[in-house]
Amino acid sequence: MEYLATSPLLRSKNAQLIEDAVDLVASYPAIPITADCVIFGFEENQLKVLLIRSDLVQYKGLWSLLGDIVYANEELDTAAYRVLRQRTGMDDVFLEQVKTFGCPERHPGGRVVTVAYASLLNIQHHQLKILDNELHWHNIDHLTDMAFDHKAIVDECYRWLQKRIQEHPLGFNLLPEKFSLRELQNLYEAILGQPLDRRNFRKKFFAMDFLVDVGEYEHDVPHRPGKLYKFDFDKYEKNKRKWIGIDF
Amino acid sequence: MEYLATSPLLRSKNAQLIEDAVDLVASYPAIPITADCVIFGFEENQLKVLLIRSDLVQYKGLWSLLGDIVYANEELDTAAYRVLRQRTGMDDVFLEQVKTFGCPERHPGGRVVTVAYASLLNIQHHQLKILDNELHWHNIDHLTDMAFDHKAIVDECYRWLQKRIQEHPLGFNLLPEKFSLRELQNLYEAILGQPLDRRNFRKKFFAMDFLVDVGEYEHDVPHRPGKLYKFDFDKYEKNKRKWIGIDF
DNA sequence: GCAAAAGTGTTGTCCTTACACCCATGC
DNA sequence: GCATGGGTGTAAGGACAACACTTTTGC
Repeated sequence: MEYLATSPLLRSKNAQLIEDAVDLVASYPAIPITADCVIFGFEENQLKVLLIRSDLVQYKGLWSLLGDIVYANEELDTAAYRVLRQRTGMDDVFLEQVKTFGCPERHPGGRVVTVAYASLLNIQHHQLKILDNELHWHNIDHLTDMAFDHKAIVDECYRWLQKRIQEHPLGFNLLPEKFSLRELQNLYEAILGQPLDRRNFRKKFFAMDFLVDVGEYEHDVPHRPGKLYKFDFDKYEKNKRKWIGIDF
Repeated sequence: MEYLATSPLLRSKNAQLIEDAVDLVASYPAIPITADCVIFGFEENQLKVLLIRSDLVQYKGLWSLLGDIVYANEELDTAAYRVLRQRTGMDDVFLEQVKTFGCPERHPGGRVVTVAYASLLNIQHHQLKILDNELHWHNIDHLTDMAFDHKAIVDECYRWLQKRIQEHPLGFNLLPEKFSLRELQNLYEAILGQPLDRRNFRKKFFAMDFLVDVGEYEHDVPHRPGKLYKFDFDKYEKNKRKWIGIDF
């Protein structure tokens, strides 16, 4: 991490130690950093991502991710949570750093490096907070051209999500507190982009043993109503390690 | 990613579009960014990581990762490859972004955000280039206190490596061109930190079918010499998808 | 001939897959 | 009563884990 005034290869163990780290850091080229959130949601059996209209003339009409600059003394994670909170009103949501994008040409206004975070949130629980009508859920399969390199960022985060959901059952964050197994399966199918066998899916999740039967049933469905379940976080935490590698 | 002069919640679709993106970016707080490389190597049946003495007085005597500032118009990946090349003379080596570390207090000279990359390289092939005697291979299990937050970075990259090597057999990058199955198994055991069954290990790798028998044997070993193999990259590339999730 | 590691197969278990029928409800 | 999806079990195949003996070499 240390900046080397001369080529690193020319340094030796006799090189002078740097006394003033502050001067050193002040001499570094500095680059604006942003945090972008790829917020996944699930609605009408479709995986969606939350986007806003770009406010740059260059990208007029195009959609972009929710993001903001990282403040001078702000943790990266904190900046990402702040973006999430400002946009959705939520701060108790799962959020994970996925990748940093640093192409010098990715922003038309000059170099800006962005740290991409992915997040899953329940559309039903949060839709009331989203009043700004420039903010919309977009089907992940129908993303048109986006501002900046945001399409590439979404793609990367989508691949991350597909992998992640097979290692940890975090899909629950996208569902209402009580959900039917059909909803859960729809979610997995939407994320993985492939149909799954219903019986095997149910077997697998029951075997994981963190679904709690809440003793209620679906309402207003034009067929036999399914049982509703909720997620037992305690059981999940206890057995976590065992599911590294859930295949469908 | 767009910077919002006012709170995002107050923006509406009638908000003015930003005409001058350059002005906008110029108004952002800027932060120095470095690229740090966690370079893993394998020698004497031990997983090692390449470190250098810190050149900061504050960290006198402590070891730190190989890193350098990211230049104003340099790709992050390019900076990481440059660090690797400057330190080891290699530029044909596997390198992957792992995570970005942005704690405001991680550098004593002021805020510096670092993008951590992990890399695997063959100690035998590259040892000649390492002339600087402040550069040393350290056993991953015996890392003492390190400069900055570099211990945390190494830990994160180590976890990444353990996971990665079970998905893709990139351990070959750490071995000589021709290697015995025992060497390969030693490598996997060193990385995963656990013993593996020899017969099952061999079965698994033969089943993957990218080991080519080069028709040679080990020399100068005080026991029956093992066959030497090399890695068939073409076969690997063709069958890649099948090994997402190699368990030991 | 002894020490040390190479090399090799089988078996039981578990997990995954594929697959078909009855059930409860709304209309 | 019919359409719709809910709910269930089994059998076959494949992957994994456990495990012991013979072979080859250096000394």
